[in-house]
Amino acid sequence: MLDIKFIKENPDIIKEAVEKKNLSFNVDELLALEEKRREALALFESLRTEQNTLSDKIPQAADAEERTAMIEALKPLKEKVQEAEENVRVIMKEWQVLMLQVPNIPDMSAPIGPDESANVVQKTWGEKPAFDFEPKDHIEIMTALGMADFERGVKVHGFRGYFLKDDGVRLCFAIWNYALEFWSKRGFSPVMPPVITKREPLMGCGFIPQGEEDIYRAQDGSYFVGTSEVPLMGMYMDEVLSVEQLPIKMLGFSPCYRLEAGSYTKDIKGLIRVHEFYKMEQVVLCAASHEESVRLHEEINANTEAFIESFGIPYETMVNATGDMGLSKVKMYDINLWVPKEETYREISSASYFHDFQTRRLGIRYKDTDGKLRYAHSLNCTAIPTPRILVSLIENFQQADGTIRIPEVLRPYLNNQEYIGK
RNA sequence: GGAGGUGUGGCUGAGUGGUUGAAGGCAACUGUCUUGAAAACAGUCGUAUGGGAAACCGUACCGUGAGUUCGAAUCUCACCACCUCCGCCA
Repeated sequence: MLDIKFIKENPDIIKEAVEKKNLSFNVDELLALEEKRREALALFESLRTEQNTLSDKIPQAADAEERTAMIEALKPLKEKVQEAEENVRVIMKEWQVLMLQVPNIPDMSAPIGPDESANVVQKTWGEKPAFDFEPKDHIEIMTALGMADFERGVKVHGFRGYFLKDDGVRLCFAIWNYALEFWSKRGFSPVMPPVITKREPLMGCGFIPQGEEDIYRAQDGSYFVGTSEVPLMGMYMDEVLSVEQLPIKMLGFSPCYRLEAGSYTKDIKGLIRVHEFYKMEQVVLCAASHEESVRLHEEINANTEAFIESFGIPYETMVNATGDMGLSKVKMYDINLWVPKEETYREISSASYFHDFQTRRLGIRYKDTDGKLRYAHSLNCTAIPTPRILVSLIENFQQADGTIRIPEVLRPYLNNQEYIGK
């Protein structure tokens, strides 16, 4: 959500953002409604003032008769006040619906384009493995090594189900333990949040109302969130932080649930696109400064790049086009890992900053050094998603004999084994 | 699951339906005093929004939402959260 004052003063900037993000939102409609809202509010307030003034005089009535007369005289006004109040309420509802659709302003440095085809490669790293044999995909390798069971996964869960087993599980734990240390050293405090949440945190982060169809929901109306970003941001909802606390750097670790509605024909096999997975996520709250947001955005993205580099997996970092970054983001990077069998890069991480778009919806403020209350800025970036990371890791490090070479940094977490499957 | 209770400002804690946006205390801030500090004393001290150059004025907010009333922190209903006891479970 943006500040209505900013929207009123800069309608052209919003219109430009709508266009850049390839959305259909009518800014003029909102501005007209805002005008209506202000008029309705002014009417209600003046009627209320009149009512309050007259009402306050009643206790000073000389006798019971005068008192009754005064009350009777106020009854028609009461109805007018109620009518005006109801009118404000109706307009406010409409107003809020529109306000939730106003996009955040993309940064100047974001490439302009309607969708992901306009994303720009910013960096490529690593050497793609040259195999002297026909490389297999992760499904074949993991199944052969007993690391995963996809057929039984589908039997139990249905479409996109999977079991991780034995070395598949051990490898995940090794990655988690390594990641926990890696990010702890970088000043992130690990958090395991509730992933079943109320509506508000999802609304605050911008997953609702847009994107509601992709979220699992329980009988009691609560939601199973798709990322720990949601509860971690919700953690400080409606709070006033002190400036000394900032920046708050958290490493969320949680299961993630995604309905993947509308992507039935995409990535139907393996661990790329699943309904439930685990993810470590960097979430940051910082002071309300663009420079600070930019600095931290580079930092959290560089963290994930460094983490991947320590494995030695080739990757590319993309700057996402304005049309591919959704309503709420100012700028977004994706990190894609090399998948040899497919001869393409697959997304593994996404780093975004939001300015105060999320914190305004969530009511996360802090008292600045000048004593003023300001909405904090928020950012997030995937640290490591499991089991998706296994796809690239296993396929890049597969050996001719069907075993997997373990990256050196992970070996201390796997009894110093060099290979899986030997 | 059953029974009862509570929810007021940064914290604590009053609040018979009528100048209560809310006493008192703590904390914080400013000043006096002091070489400096502490103590003492005096003053300031919620948020949002509309109007105004400003002083200031209006409106809303006492867990959330609706209702009763001329008027609601105070009464009614629903929801949310917390506490106590009983039962059940890990």
